[in-house]
Amino acid sequence: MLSPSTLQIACSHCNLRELCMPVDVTARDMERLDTLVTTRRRIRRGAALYSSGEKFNALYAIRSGFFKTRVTTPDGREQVTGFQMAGEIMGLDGIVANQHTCDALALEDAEVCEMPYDRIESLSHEVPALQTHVHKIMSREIVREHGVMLLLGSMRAEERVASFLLNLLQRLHARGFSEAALVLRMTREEIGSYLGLTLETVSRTFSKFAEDGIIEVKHRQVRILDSQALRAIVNAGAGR
Amino acid sequence: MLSPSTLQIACSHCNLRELCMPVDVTARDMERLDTLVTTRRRIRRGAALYSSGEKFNALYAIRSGFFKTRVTTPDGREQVTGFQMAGEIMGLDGIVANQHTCDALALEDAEVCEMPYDRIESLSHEVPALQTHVHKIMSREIVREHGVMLLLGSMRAEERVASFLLNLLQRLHARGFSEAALVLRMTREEIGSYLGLTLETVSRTFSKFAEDGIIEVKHRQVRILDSQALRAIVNAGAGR
DNA sequence: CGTCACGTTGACTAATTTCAATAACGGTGG
DNA sequence: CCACCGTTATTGAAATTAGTCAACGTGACG
Repeated sequence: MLSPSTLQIACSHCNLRELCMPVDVTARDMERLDTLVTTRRRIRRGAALYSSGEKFNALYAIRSGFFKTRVTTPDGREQVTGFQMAGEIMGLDGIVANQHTCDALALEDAEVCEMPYDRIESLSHEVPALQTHVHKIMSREIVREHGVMLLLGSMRAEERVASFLLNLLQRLHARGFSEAALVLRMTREEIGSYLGLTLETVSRTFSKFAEDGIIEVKHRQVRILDSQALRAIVNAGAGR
Repeated sequence: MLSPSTLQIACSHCNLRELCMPVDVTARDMERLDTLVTTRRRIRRGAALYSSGEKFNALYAIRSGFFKTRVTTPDGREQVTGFQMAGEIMGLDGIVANQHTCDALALEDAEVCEMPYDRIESLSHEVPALQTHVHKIMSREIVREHGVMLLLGSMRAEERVASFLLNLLQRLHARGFSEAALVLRMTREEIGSYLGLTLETVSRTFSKFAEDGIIEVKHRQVRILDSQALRAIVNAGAGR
């Protein structure tokens, strides 16, 4: 029988299960998967879940909260590589060289499920569905990054910002939030770094969208008045 | 005993082995890994190894030749996501949804080793070193893309071009080619797409580097006169 | 030896960054 | 509870970078 604390972190009882875990799994395999997550970790707003250079030990599934990942160079260049929310997996960058190559920072108080990598490897061996799932998660991240490259390489500022908003909305909606409003967890500067723009350009673009009646912006509260217009902005720029 | 044709495509006898395959493998496991590659495929210059939308079946290891990968959107936007050379693995994007999400096009006549994905999955199950290796390959691709995001999001044109040249040189050098010269296999337009610049800017930047005595450019032949200067250009721009 | 794709270069334009000033919050402590 | 301070955000004007449009070369290849 499961102890209360084990039960508390059992994936089989987690409402985020469909986001993190393979779906078509026998009861017996699910029981095994429940041993994947050894600990929950709380991360305070502003703190790092892991940092570049640290030894890689585990992957993390976000239980609650919001993160950014960023790469930095020795000479001080910096790039936000993504914003992560509940159900998403972090730490994949560390596998190749057994050490992390980016920082994961909590943008609000957060909780993550720690999955030791050696355990993932051995369990994958026993549970083929997990092996497939890990491959899919990594492949999904590669495809996501292709999308970011497309954004950074071929879109102008308005297209990038519209694309960014639509992406956040879509992911929040998949988690049961409204499609018509969102609260930004990050600063204009962080958005700018992610989008390859300055914070001023991000701010100006928000203002322009607001003037055009597409969104309403009050600090970090954004209300979407015309999501179709956002889509049109993204698509309009095709052919550069 | 191995037949001539099997032997011909055996990884154990391939001089690119260290690039594609796990290194610390028993003789017995190596024998198994030799069954991974079922076919060699020749791809003509300009032809696609796979295209976006096609069913995903296999990963490919480049045996010879040079590829580009690109993503395209329905509305005609396009972004080159990478240039691949001997020993590198292509097709990882297809795993997540069982279909390819980008095009892989040969920039010169090429030969690839086809590794059916279902075979990779079942063999990974038997040979842990292969499982680890697949994870590392995917993680490496994620880290590579972080680097591209840094380039696209934070570098100016000269920094991007310098960074591009250094990256190519380093990878070619790892394959036994000179550090002081290279032949570009792609057009200025393809370089521009990859770097988020127009072909004119790429051309002008090459010309400027040549004027400054950093490189010599004759069509697609590039000679590196001062690689330290290239490194300096990349590092100089830190702090945007 | 002509044609076509590729590459270079110039002049001009547009987009974004930079610099600067001001405003609005949010958290903290009196 | 309110005032203050530092951080975050907005906005304007000038500067800069890269893009666009256009003309011209040049090579490779049939």
